[in-house]
Amino acid sequence: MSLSDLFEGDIVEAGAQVRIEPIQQRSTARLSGLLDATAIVVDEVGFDRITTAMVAERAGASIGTVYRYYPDRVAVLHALRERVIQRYRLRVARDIKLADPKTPWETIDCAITAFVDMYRTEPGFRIMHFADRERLPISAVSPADGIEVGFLAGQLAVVLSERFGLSYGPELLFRLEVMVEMAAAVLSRGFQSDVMGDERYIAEARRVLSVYLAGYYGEELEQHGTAAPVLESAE
Amino acid sequence: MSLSDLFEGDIVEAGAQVRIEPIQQRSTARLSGLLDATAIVVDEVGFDRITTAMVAERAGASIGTVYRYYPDRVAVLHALRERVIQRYRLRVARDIKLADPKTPWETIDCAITAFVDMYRTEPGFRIMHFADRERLPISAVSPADGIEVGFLAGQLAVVLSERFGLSYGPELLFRLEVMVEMAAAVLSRGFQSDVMGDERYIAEARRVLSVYLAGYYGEELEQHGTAAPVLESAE
DNA sequence: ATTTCCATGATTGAGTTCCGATCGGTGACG
DNA sequence: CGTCACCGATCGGAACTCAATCATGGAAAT
Repeated sequence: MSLSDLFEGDIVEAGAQVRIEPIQQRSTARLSGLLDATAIVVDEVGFDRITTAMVAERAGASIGTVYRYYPDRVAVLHALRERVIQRYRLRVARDIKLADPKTPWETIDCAITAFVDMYRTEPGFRIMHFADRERLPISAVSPADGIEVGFLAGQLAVVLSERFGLSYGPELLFRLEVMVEMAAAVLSRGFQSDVMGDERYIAEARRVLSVYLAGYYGEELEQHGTAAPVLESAE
Repeated sequence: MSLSDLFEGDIVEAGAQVRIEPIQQRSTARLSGLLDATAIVVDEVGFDRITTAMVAERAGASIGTVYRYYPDRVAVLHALRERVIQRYRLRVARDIKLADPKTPWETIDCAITAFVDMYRTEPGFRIMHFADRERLPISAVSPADGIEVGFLAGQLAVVLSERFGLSYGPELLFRLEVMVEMAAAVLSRGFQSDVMGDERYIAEARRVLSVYLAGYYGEELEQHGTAAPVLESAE
């Protein structure tokens, strides 16, 4: 499994729940237009006040068009969530390629920076934290012990094992899963008290993840020179 | 501000949004019955598929009764969320009284254990993690620097400062806020892959919080003998 | 190469169903 | 017996459908 396999597979914008795969050109534009509208409306009126009529109007489409592509109101939100995740993954992949991190920590730091940046710029990004996750399709099930691996964790696991030789396996996946959860929670908390993102929470998320990472992989990577900041009694 | 003030204040079951304060006895039973029904329905059909009709039927009440107490569908869910939080707080207060923790870590550990236990036994407890938090009334605003303090963090801050002399202030509140977010995220993740709670995530939540706590308050409390487990390369 | 043509995909929006929310009437409490 | 609690038919509006209409892009004709 290579990096390009992971990131360049299924670039398809459509969420898991599209009723009809778009065939003509214009319809894929419609589809993304619908999600663009959904994202804006979500930011405006919130997660549970959104109506299909609002989405349709914003997208310059009719109600019927919404239902051509999505079975119901909730499916639209799930599709938005998946697109946002997909975009985040692509962004992380790009950033890693550009930054060319020299340590696992720098890699994770890329992911954090991208998360913060998208929270600030990508409409509807909030949905990542607030949406109900229970119906998400399980992307992969680790055969060994049954840990369900999320997209992000699986992606980062590949990068970390390929670039830094961390052994790919359930432990790595599990730890990345934990890191993803922690970072998402603390960062989202930071954006709850401040729409531009409270820097204290962002800094703390970085600190927590770097310590976590160092705790598991700090010593064995000493030759690479881990640049992970030390947990200090700040302030 | 004493412990009893914090925990025994506002035992009122009603959420913030009740239309009419119940006066007769039976109506308070109705109110909690409605929330009981809501909790069960939330567990059954999920957060965004719930309807007021379902709630009414489950509670053995009519639609009108639901709207007598709550202005709209969303308010019912918020009320459930607040009741769940309230019950959790009381549970933590009780457990701390019973366990009589000797260290900050033992105190936090109480809170984690209570969280896990309530996830297993309290219907609708999932809502703590999944519900949209953006419309929650801000319980308190730290005057110094504007950190909004959640119920749980504020409560634990009082306990830790009263029992162990940690200095009560924005730093402590902030760090507890971070801990609450991290624990809730990782634990909820554990209940996502396993309805009874995946023990690996639970253990990891404990480990992460104990390390976090030790990082800030480990040394200065050596005389109490912190029992916080060390972050080990487990497995 | 250009135009015509048309099968099929895409869109529409009035119409249907269902759910959120109301309110006047009835029953129960104290 | 006044007031509080409850009910459920009813209304308004949002979710969702479907038959009719429009647009597309490729094939056939020239």
